[in-house]
Amino acid sequence: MLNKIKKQLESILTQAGVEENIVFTKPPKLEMGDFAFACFELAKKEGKNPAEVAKEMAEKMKENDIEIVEDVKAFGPYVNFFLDAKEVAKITFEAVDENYGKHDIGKGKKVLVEFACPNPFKAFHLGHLKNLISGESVVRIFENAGYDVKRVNYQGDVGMHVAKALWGIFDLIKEFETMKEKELKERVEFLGRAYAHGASYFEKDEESKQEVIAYNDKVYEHDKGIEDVYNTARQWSLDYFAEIYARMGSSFDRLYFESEVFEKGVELVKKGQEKGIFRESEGAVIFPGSEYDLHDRVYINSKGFPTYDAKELALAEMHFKEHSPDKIIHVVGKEQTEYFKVAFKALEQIHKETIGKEHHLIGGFLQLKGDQKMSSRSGNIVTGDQLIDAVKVNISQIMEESDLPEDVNKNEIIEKVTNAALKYTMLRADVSKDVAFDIEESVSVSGNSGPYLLYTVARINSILEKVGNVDTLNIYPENIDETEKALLLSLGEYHKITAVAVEAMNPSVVAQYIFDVAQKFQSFYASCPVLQEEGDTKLFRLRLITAVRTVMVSGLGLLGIETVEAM
RNA sequence: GCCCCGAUAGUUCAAUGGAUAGAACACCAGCCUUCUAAGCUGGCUAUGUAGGUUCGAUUCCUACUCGGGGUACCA
Repeated sequence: MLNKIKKQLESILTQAGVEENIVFTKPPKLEMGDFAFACFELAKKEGKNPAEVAKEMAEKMKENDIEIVEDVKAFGPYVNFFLDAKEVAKITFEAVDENYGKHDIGKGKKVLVEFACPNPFKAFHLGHLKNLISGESVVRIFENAGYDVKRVNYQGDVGMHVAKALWGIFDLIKEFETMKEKELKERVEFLGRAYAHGASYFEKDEESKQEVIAYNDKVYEHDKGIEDVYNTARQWSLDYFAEIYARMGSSFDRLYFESEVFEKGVELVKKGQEKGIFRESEGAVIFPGSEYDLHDRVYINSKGFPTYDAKELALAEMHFKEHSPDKIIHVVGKEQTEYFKVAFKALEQIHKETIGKEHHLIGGFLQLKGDQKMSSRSGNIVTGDQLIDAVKVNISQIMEESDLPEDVNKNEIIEKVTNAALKYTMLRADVSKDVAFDIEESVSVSGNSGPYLLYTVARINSILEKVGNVDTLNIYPENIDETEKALLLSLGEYHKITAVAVEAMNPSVVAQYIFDVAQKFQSFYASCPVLQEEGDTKLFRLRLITAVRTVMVSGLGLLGIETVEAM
């Protein structure tokens, strides 16, 4: 609800004697008015029946002289306001400019958003894809609110998974050599196979297991014998990740690697051990999380190598040293929830200044439905890039029938629609909840989907392109349609929505809102012709749909979704 | 075992403790000589179980059932 409208409604209530806690809600049905005020608290204070209070209030407010309010009616315990569509239009159009929806809540504050975080030598799996998409949107939502945002990515290029992959590569070393001539895609596929090979022998064969562990030691010790293979394979992975980031429209300001923090991690834990923060236990060094109502975790293993936990401490230190952030948001899967609680607690013990600044934004799992799901045990994982390709195939099939202007680049449109389908599916649900992804449904011809949103914008584009530049300022027709008023009122919510999204760190708030606007536009489109109209009505509608486009393009932008001219 | 999270139409998602629990997909019935039918209009179907707090509970509390995750040298 726009501030200007809110102020006017508030003034009516104040005149009627309401002093505090003025909150407006939306009535469930169109015919029940545009905004509602609940009388529960007021009734409680006066010791009366809420419905009676609402009735009295409505009577009292009937005689208001405020232009925007056409009527006031009581419905049960609610006082409902009916607004004048023309006044709503004036205020809304005035509000919707290129800065509409932007905030300066975060002015002067710096935020680090850590996302994607795939592990070199391993596949970019579905969870990484979801976190990449969520993280990108969180970044944009914070930037939109005035924060100085740094995008960071933390990647595990040392550790047991690397050792397993190395074991696999050396076991298949001849094939590895031939791979050097092949396409990136094939090289990465090979790495995936090598990892699966190593991981499976690690499980089933004791001798191989010891060899894997030896590789782990070699990585930590910068052993010359593995250096070339390690560096080559690592780079293949990074090139492959970079390709995915570019394709999904993401980029990073800083890539962090476990290899650059592990030594410092050991140092920090040892220093902390002297202060009694960490302690020796069964040959390892642990942080006694159980003393903080959490669980104990190993920070340095009995071989003297740091675990993921110890590296996190050094990483945090680098984050603060390099960026002095006010807030760090780790967009990471929910399986690490308990881990992060302990990690932040341990970090607080050695760096008090980090208290309250570290956040784990829990990412729900991405699950493919039914038989699309494949077992990770068999090595038959659906990877992130495979999923993108699968969706693209579906979109291409649908696009085959569309008549596009000759001058457009069809492949570019297909890529954008594919992106929209994927991103919207992952962002429309609460970021922390699991998302069941259906390749078919996500690109369905109808419904709550990314393509539907792009289609809505394409329809607006098509109309506006036909009329060219027209001056539509300050023109209001005598009659404003119900669907037009509903659209106007929806547009008025955007400013609030973008603020709520930052507060909640949740892109789904924006996604759901954009869908609501699109739906209202489609209703309007079906009942209100624009180009066939004449005079004030036509000009008014042109201005209305221009405003709809502004808000939709902006909102989709916050989701990391680009629009298309036509589709 | 212990800890954390979740459970809403056949399916995928909504709902600051408040009005008749909203959408979308699927299914059924309509709508293109008119701005892109990837659309619109209407219909059908839901709060895991048992208690409690409250004027009022999908929402808060307790127990249970089911599912997911974590739980010492993986990340």
